[in-house]
Amino acid sequence: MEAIDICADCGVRDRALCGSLSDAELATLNRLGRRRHVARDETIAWAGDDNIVCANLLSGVLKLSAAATDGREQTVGLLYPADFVGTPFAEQVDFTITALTDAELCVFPREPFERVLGDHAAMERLLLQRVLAALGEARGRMFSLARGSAGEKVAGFLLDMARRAATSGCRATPQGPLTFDLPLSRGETAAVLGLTIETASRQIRKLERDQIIALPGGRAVTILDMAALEARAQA
Amino acid sequence: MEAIDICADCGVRDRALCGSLSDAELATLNRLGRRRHVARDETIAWAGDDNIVCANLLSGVLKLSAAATDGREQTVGLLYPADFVGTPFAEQVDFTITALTDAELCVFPREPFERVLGDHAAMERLLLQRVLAALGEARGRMFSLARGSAGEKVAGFLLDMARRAATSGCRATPQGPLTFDLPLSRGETAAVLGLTIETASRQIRKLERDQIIALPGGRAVTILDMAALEARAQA
DNA sequence: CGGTCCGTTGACTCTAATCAACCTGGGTGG
DNA sequence: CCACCCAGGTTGATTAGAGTCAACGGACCG
Repeated sequence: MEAIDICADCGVRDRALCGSLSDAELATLNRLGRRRHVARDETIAWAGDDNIVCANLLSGVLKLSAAATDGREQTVGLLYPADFVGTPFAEQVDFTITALTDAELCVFPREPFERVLGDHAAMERLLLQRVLAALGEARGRMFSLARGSAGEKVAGFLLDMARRAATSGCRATPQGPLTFDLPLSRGETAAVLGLTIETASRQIRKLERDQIIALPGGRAVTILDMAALEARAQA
Repeated sequence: MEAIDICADCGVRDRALCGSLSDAELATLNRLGRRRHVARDETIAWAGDDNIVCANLLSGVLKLSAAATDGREQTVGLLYPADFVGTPFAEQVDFTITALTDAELCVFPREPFERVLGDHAAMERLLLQRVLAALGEARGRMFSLARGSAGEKVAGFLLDMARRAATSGCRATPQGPLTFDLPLSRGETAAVLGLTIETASRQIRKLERDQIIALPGGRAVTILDMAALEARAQA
């Protein structure tokens, strides 16, 4: 952890919540925040912990997960750069937050951050809009988890990841075959989709056999037939 | 639809968002709002519609649902009296809103309501807190939908409904056997839990056979063994 | 009295989970 | 340099649990 000298070097300054602040206002947050690096697989907060901090995610991918006592686990959300991390106003953390890749955070102590929120209506509104969007996304995923077949879940997941990759960091033209790296292992993918590793793997290989995607190696995925993939994703 | 003469006769005044407003401020909303009665099974808004209105729910139960083109449907949220209905700042309705019982709403045109929100930080904050709570609830349900067995889903659902009934309208002491009416049919229950009608029915009857609940008739449920029910709900 | 809706039950099917091997690539240590 | 090891991924065989299809019963309603 280190103090934030300056937000100027922040790669997500324009997309994160802080984008709503003037330079002067930013100074307030600046004094509050600390940069923190987290390693892959490191857990930032456990469900049930006291809710101490909020953060902006600067780089990397985080997951939110719920677990039962018997070991069953479900990923209930993924967080990407510029996303807001944490739950203001809650006394306890309700979902475990874990890094899926090395990640960098801009961390704020929760209660002081809540006070800053109160003083900056524009930022509070932006947060409200993001939480509303997250709620809509969570509800949409409820449909997929409850009613989707394994094939639909996997196809929809690859589409999501492709769309996200296309908006930054894609390796090819959006027109031709699109190649990108999944940030998740098979196991992590299965945890997101409510499947087992085996089922996730089988469905992915099936898409490959059907010439809808190619798997060039590592975690790379190439989408060969976007229309067919969309057809398999249905909802 | 009729103009709201006075909020004084509002049964949820203290629990709804408006609870954050002074009498004077309430007058602003008052001019904006209209009472609306909706009948059981009536749909207030369809997914994809222009997002015209928000509301407070005064009485009754609403559901939010997502549907696929092939007819599959999933209830992604339930709304109870004093809950806020709708999604500010969204251009389109993203989940169909339908009344599960006769219901009464206090309806506001969306954009004027958003302006009122901006002028009343306390109300905006209250909304933010509610949306955060709804997000947590949605994510928790994601776990249940994706990983829960039919038995766990049904047990958890009955516990939820019992808790809700206990906080108002229960028919017995919280100590002894607790009896309440489900506001939902088997089909609606199944739609919430991501099950079929038949599976929901079988699991409910199984709880009855196992002496954990009794079914006195109609939609009434009596919880005979709360501890056993909780054990079956697991997460 | 007939009809319809809701809930229940039974028989059967089918999808995805489970259990068990096995492969593969990358890293390590002899 | 090569043999080994190990995690992640894949594949196959089997099973369990919920879905599907079908029929039936009772309550309510006209």
